[in-house]
Amino acid sequence: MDSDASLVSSRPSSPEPDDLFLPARSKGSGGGGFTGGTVSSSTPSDCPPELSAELRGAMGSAGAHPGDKLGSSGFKSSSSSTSSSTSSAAASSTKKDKKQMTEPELQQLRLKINSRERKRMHDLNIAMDGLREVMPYAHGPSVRKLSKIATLLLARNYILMLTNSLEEMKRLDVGGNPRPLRTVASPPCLSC
DNA sequence: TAGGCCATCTGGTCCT
DNA sequence: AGGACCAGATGGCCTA
Repeated sequence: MDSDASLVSSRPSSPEPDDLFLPARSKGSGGGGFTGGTVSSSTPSDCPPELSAELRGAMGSAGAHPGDKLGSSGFKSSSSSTSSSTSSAAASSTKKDKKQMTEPELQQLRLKINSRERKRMHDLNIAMDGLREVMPYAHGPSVRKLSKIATLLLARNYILMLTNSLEEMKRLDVGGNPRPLRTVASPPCLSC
């Protein structure tokens, strides 16, 4: 899959983060501009804040998923009926064998699992945002945020660069006479 | 319109 | 047994 390089600066953003991670392989990157498109992690369904709430809601009314746009496609719809009493039943049903579970019970279980997975992915996105924050590239409202793959690649190259710098400093320091750090500034060879 | 990126769903597998 | 992790599939949004 193309990914790999294209990936890289999917369109970093403004300045030239490109240089930062255009390292070795980087073919040419897309370059480009973007607009506010933003890929905000929070999507429609957004149950992020309180998944529990969503979960509860889901549990409460099996089927009806407020924000689950995909819900419709994901689940064979069905839902429809599912009385409220299913909640408690579903709770305990999770311990049953799936084969023995009733339709609504299975639905409840599915909702629960989906919710967990969603939360997991949201947490992952939060971590990704945290990584973006410390990455050396222009952040800003008018700047499109780095894609996930670009963030990871940039992070990798950044770490490599810092590592090289550190080694360089150590090397120069070994001689005994400490030198001003500025002399160490090695060209960011993120490609290596 | 095609391609890229993303969120979500889902089933399987591994771990506690 | 239940939860975490993973990868494939699907569909939406956005940009060139």
